[in-house]
Amino acid sequence: MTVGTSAARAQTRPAPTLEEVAERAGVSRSTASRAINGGLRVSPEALASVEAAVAALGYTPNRAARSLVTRKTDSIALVIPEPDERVLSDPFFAGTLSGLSAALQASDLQLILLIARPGDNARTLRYLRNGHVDGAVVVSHHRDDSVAVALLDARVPYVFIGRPLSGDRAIQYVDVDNVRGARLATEHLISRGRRRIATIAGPEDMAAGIDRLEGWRIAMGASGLADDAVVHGDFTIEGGIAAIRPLLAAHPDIDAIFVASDLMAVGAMRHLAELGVRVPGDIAIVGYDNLALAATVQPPLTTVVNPVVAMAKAAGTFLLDQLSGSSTAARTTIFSPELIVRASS
Amino acid sequence: MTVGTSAARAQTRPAPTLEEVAERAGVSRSTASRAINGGLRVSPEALASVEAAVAALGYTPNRAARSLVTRKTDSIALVIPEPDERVLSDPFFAGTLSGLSAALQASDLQLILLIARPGDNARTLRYLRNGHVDGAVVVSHHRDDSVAVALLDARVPYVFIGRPLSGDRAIQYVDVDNVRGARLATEHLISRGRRRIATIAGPEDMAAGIDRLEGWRIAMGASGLADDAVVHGDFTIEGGIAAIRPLLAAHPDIDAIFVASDLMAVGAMRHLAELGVRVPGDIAIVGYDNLALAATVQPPLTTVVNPVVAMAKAAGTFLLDQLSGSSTAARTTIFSPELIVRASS
DNA sequence: GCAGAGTGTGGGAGCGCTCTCACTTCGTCG
DNA sequence: CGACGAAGTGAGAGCGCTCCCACACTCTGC
Repeated sequence: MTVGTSAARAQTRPAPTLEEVAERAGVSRSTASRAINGGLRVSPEALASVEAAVAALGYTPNRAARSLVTRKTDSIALVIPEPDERVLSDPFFAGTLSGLSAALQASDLQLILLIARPGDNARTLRYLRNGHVDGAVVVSHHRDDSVAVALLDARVPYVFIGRPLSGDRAIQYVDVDNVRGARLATEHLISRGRRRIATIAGPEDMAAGIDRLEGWRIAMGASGLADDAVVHGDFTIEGGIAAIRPLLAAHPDIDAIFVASDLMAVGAMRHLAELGVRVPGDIAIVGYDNLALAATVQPPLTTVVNPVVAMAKAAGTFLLDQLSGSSTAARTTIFSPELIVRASS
Repeated sequence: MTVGTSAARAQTRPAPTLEEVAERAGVSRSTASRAINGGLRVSPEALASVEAAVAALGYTPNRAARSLVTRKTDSIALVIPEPDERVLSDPFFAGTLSGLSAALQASDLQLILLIARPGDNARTLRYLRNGHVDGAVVVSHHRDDSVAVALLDARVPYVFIGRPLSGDRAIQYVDVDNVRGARLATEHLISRGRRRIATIAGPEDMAAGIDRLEGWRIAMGASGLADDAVVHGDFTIEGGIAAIRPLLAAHPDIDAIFVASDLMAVGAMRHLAELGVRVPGDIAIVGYDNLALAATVQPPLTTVVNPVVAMAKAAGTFLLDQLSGSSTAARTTIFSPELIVRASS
C-alpha cells in the first residue's frame, strides 16, 4: 500500500503530461500528440488507446507548453476602455458578453477581460501586441480610443463593437445603423402627425450619440421640419430626467420627443408624469435600444431595437474567422435597426 | 538601408526575447531575468542597463514560457455557472466585475471569464484543476454547484461570492448577511405599525432567496405575527408583477410586503398601481438590493443595501492573499446589510 | 594572514508541448 | 517485379523562460 496516496500527496500531485499519456497508451509522444490534435495520420487503434489513456488520466494539455511552441494563446481579449461603472453597469455590456461567449462556445478560446485603466493605455497595448492574446474585441465607447490605431499597427486580429471614432484609418467593426434607426423613429413620429419633434440626444463623443442625432436631423430635414429642439443627455435615467426641464423651457410647444436611449426615455417619461404632461396625449415618446424595461414601463415605450447580442456574436464569429485564416479581408458589418411600436407614441 | 523594415516585416517580426534584452544590456540571460523579476542580487549598473534594454526593445516577458517553468499562470478565473441571460444581465454581475477588477488592479493577474455551460461541468472543472488558472472566484447561484466540492478537491485557491448551497463541507465565501437584512426590513415595517406583512420571496434554490425568507420569518415570529403570506418570485420585474395577484387573492388584508429584490419590488409596485392600490398608503413596500432603480421609482423604494462591489472586492483581495501565501486559513467574510428608508414604507 | 560568509554573475538544465524529419511498412502501378 | 508514393510512427530539437548551481570576487573577523 502506498503511503499518503490521496490526502498527503493530493496537493502536489502534478497534472498528467503527454509523456504519461503516451506511455500508458503504448505509443510515442508524437503519436499521442497527433491523436489529441485531430487524429490525422494516426491509426484507429492508436487513436483509441490514446483516447482511453487521456480519459483514464484526466489529461488536459498544458496550455503554456503548447502556447510556447505554437505561438498562439487560444485566448482573446475583450478590451473595455474606461473601467468606470458606466461601462460595466451598462445594460449593453451584459449583452456583449452573452453574444461573445455564445460565439466562442464551440471554440476552445478563453475570454480574457482586459479592463483598460484610463491612464494606463500603454500597458494595455503592450499586453495586446506582445502575443498574449490571439485577438481582441474592443468595446468602443469614446472618441479618444488610441487603442484602435495601436491595434492596427500591432497586427493583432481585432474587431470593434460599435464604430470607433478615432479617425481616418480603416477599422474593422460591427455596428448597427444608428442613423437609420433614428430616422425610423423620427419618421414614425412624423407619420403619427407630430410636427414639433424634439430630441434628447446622447453624448457627443460617442458614435451612437452622434449618429442617432444625425438620423433625427435627416428625418426632420426631409420633412421640412425644424431641427432646433435638441438637448444632450448621458444615456442614463438621470440624464433623461435632467433633460426635460430645459427642453420644455426652450421649446414649450413640442408634441413629441425622440430620445436616444431607453434609459433616458424612462427618465424623461417619469419627469413628464410628475409635471402632469400626458404621454402620448400631450407628448409622444420614442426611445432607443429596446431594453426589457421598455416593454414594462407605463405606457410601454415605442423604441428601436439595438441588437447588441447579435452584434457581439457577429464580432466573435468574425474574429474566429480571422484566426482560422478563412477570412482576412477587412470587414465591417452593419446591422439593421428595427422599430417596435408601443403605446408611448 | 534595410529592405522592408516596417511594412513587409511588421507582421512577422517576433516579440523580443529575454535573450535579446540580455545581449543588448551586456549581461547574461540569468542576470536579465533577475533584474526583471524584482532586481534582487543584481548590481545597480546591471539593473539600469537591463531596464534600458527592456524599454528600448519594448520587451514583455513571454507569459507561456514563464508559466511553463513557474507553474503559475498569473490569471484567475471568474466562474459563472449557467450562462443564461439571467446571470449576465443580472445587475449584480456588473458589480461583481467592478469589484473584482478593482481588487486585481494592482496585481498582474488576468481575469479569465469562465462561463460554465450547464451540461458541460466536467469541462469546466477539468480546466480549473489542471493548472490553467492560479485561483478562482465563483459566482454562486444555484443549489447544485458541484463546482464547489470539486474545487476543494482540486486544491485550487478559490472564493465563492454568495454562500454556496452545496452541502456540508467548509467552503470559503464572501457574502452579506441576508437573514439580518430581511429582518431589518421586516422589523422596519413592523415599527411603522404594519401587522399583516407578506413577502415576495426569491427562488428556493438560491441562498439569497432562502436567507431573506428566513429573516422575514424570524422577524415576524419575534413579534408574534403570522408568517403565512408567502409567494415566490424569480428576482425579476416580471416575477414581481406575477406575484401580486395570487398574493392579494390569498391574503386580501395585507398592509405591507417585504419583497426580496428591488426588481421584483418594482414589478409589484407597478402592478399595484394598476390595481389602484396606493403605496405606501394601502400597502407599504420594502425591497432589497438598493439598485439605482430603487431611488428613482415612484414612490422611491425603501430597501436594503446589498454591497456587491465591496463583496467582490473582498473576494478578490482574499484570493490575492491566498495566492501570495500570506493567508492560508479558510475564511468567510460576511458583510452587514443596511436599511435605506425611502417613501415606499 | 586566511577561513568563512556574503554578493553578483553566467552556464546549463529542463518545464510540456509541437513539429520537422527520417524511417518503416504497406498498396499500387508501370 | 522493382519503383514509387502514401500512411503511420518515433526520435529529437527547441519554443522562452526560471532556477539551481558553480564560480569569481569582496568584505569581515580572528
